[in-house]
Amino acid sequence: MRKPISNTPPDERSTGNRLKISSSRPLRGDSQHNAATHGHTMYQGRLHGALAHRLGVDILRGTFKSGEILPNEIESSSKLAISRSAYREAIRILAAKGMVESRPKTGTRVTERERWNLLDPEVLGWMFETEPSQDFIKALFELRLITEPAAAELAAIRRSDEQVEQMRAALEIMKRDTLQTETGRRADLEFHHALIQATSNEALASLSSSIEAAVSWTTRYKARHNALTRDPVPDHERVFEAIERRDAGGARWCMESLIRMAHEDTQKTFHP
Amino acid sequence: MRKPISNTPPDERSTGNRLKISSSRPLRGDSQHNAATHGHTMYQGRLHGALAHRLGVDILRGTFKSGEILPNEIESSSKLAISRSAYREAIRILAAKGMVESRPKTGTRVTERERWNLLDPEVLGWMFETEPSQDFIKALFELRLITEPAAAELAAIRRSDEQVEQMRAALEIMKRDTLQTETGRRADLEFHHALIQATSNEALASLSSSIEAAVSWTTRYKARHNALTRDPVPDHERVFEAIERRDAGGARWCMESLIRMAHEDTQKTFHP
DNA sequence: GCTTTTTTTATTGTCTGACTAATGCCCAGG
DNA sequence: CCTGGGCATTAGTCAGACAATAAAAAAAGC
Repeated sequence: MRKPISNTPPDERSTGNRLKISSSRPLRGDSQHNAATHGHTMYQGRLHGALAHRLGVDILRGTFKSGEILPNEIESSSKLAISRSAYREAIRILAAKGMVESRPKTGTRVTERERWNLLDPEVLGWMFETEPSQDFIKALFELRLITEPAAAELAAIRRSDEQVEQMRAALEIMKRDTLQTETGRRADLEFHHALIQATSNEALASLSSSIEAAVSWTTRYKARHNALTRDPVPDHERVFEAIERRDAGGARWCMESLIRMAHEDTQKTFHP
Repeated sequence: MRKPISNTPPDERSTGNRLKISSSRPLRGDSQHNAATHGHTMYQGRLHGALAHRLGVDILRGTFKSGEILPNEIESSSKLAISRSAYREAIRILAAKGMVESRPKTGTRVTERERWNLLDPEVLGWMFETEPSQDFIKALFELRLITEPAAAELAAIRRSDEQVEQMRAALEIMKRDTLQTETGRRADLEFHHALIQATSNEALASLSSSIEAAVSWTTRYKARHNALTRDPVPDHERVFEAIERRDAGGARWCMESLIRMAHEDTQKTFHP
């Protein structure tokens, strides 16, 4: 059993600053009735990771605004009932993603949004935890519309036969299971992963895999809330066939249309 | 003065594992003669940041290979003569960038290269610390060739008058100071920054600013080692003029040619 | 002999409380 | 008005302990 931690110090008056963490669910799962709390997935893992997650979401959501200074380490960690070490490690994670900046005397301040690594896979994941702004979704799909058709084009030119087979297999599973199921969504990711590998460009791959992963969150969301989306398989099939016959222009065009469709569906879901 | 830290424990035999950190320069600057060690810029800053930097470079360089397990925290930190906390914070930074993964009992292992956030600005910076592979440079410029012309196109359509003025001012400074000087390079970055802002797409902006920053390292490198590069100002001017007259197609085309030129120069510098 | 369960053990994870160092701010002196 | 030196505040580093986790090894069951 864990040693009982030093309780909240008696001098509640110290500063009037209330710690404004959004979710008041405890970081650690030591409450007795730990049944899954409805929709929200309880973060399972290390303490520093859980806290980074929570703070990250709060920053993205605007609960902590850019330029704002977080309460100091002692106060924050004791209010959260965790050690300074765990708190600091969480802050290091956020800092590594460009979201906060710490200096002695000044404290830890939230940086300007411009400096956040919005395309970091984890940040992107946090972004879709709460419904992201329509502007951001638009920006993201605009970026996909720039990179993915180009990627499809490169894939059509550089693909290996093995990669074609991987894509074919993934597509087969998608056809059978649809995106309503977990295996179907995994197959979707595998399809795109094989495509990305076929570009032989690891910078492009790094970018695409971040975005794909984030977008797949929206897919899961769509599957839950809106059964009326188009069947994505035909679109994928057209892309696949173009790549199989090494038709660069066709692959580009089909991918472009695939993304436009996905964007439409996503918009309908988030902002009907 | 800092308290003298516990020296290397006498039992040197403990495990045969030698800690293979590339640069044997000490992490902290407490050696008496702290004169700038020739080319390499001594990392100035927090201990955890310095260590993350060093380990990051070592991983990218291949000194630690994917799948390899780092020596445990106790051993590592004591060999480096730093505390476990500082060491752990460094590891958290690397983990946040997807480069390592820690689990109890197993230890901390370097993840597969596919999972590294290669487009993280810091990682990109570490990448250019040692001469990156020609493949990677090719990939990076290929990505630029996909995104930046599209960005220029969007900028031409969406730019505000104020942004045009910012670009004009930056260009003026570039014309006067060239990329040989620090102010000239800063102006170059400002030019691209204003352009990116003009796209009104924060996802694209996040990507571009990472890449721009990395590429500007190569610019500095080029300025030092190879005076024979083309004058970049005319290229920039053409892009600017196209954006000023809201000529989307022209902006795209001029940006494309600008990047091709930059790529040629870079290749000549790194792999003559 | 093979599978399943329990125990061991190595390693990261967390906690505590102290000290160090950087740096913004105020105030005295020019 | 500016300037430089203390002072106070905060992150940074340190040390050593114990807890939790998961892999590996041992024991139990079939």
